[in-house]
Amino acid sequence: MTLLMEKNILDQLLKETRQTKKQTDKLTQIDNAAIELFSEKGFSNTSTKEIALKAQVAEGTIFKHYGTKENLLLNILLKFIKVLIPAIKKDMIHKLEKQNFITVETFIHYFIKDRINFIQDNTEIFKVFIKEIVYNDSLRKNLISLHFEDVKSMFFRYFDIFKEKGELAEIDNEIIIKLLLKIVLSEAIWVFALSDNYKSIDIEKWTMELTYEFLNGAGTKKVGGEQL
Amino acid sequence: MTLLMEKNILDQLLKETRQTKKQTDKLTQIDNAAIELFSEKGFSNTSTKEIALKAQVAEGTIFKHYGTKENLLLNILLKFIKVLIPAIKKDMIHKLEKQNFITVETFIHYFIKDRINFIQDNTEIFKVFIKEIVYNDSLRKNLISLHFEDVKSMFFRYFDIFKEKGELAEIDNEIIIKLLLKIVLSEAIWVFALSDNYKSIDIEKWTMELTYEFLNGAGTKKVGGEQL
DNA sequence: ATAATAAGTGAGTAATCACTCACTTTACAG
DNA sequence: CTGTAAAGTGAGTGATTACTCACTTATTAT
Repeated sequence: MTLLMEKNILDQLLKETRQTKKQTDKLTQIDNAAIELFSEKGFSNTSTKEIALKAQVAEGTIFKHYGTKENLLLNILLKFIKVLIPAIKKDMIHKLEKQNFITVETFIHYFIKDRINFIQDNTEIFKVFIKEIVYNDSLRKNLISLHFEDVKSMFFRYFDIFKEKGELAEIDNEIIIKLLLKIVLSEAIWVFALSDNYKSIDIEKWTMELTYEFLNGAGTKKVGGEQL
Repeated sequence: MTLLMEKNILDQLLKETRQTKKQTDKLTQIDNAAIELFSEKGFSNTSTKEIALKAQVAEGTIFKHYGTKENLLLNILLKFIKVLIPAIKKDMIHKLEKQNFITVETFIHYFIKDRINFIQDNTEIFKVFIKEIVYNDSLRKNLISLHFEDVKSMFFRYFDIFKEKGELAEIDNEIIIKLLLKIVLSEAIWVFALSDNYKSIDIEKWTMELTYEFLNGAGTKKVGGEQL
């Protein structure tokens, strides 16, 4: 129940899932049922019996495939990360190479909108991700900053460019990316993982608001980034 | 296991705890043990047997006092809220009446520093609060925005003043307070509830950074709040 | 068509869970 | 000192848990 996964095991699992392991009908049924139940009641409050019932599958089938309940959760979360990370990287490279004339505003606007759309398309699994990453300390330690490092360095390349162009304040890149994550992620978490009304949302307007917040804050007077 | 508390029950509990109900030694032992275990492993992954063991108390004693395990959690969280909310209110009134000449920067700086100190003094219970508020949907619905409404309106009074003085952008108050919460809370959650290294922190420096972020964002050029 | 492997089943199991209750100990008012 | 109520105890309980295993069914290679 406590900690059971280590970095190598995690990486191994990632590689395993990477190859197009044939996804049986029953397997996807299990996955979907688990995601739905985990997102509603959380991993700890969901029994394998419930999952089997909802998936219209024998309880044994779950264990035939995943061995343990914890492993089922891991597989679900890894599938999420496995899709998310490359998507971000690809977008970044694409933007970086094709549009050197891009402004901070366009860049941030694009990034925010893109990620919000992704989360909206994967609301349930995002919910599971957030809940369990907060709840399970060892899970968080193993998942966070495992595959995000190179994404971070890509952001830093952008930030440096924008700083040269005088569009970004001369603040430590670590602080800048943290600010971006704080503004976008916490909003996304609140709306998609903790509220119920994520249907009626004007994403374009929302993106503009968040972009503005990130670049300007709530104050009025501003000369440069000389304060820090 | 699912939902068991309603608004009235919650309010009732709050009133009960409000009066100085004599806190037996055993009771505080139970509370402390529960807070420690809940913050480590989460409510769902902690058994009453473990709590009793750590508190050096018979398991029956827990149920004599709290009736159910869920009620124990509620009492712990309510004690936290019960202290937090009045503290904020008092500070706000105090500042508002004594220093009308205050600037946004001073105000925000003061607020952030004050809340960070409070959270630092109550790290473990804050951790429980965050974990369970994210994990348990019905708990969140009942606790959030139950007693925060008047605090919010107090903030709005300040915001209006600062807008008049031209120190705050002409943005919707809802957006401003959300930005403040996003920047401060998500940072606090990350550092105090999800990381382990909250000991070696220069609070003054940290407060200044967060204040700057809130007021200026990460961009450079800025004329007014005309964008929104 | 057949053998071999994989997928799927569900009754069964030991462990653990939150909670109860008959009982003992403590606190304290008169 | 005595009687009464509250605080505290811990063995016991039925329900639920994740997981197993002997078995059947489906798939695939030859």
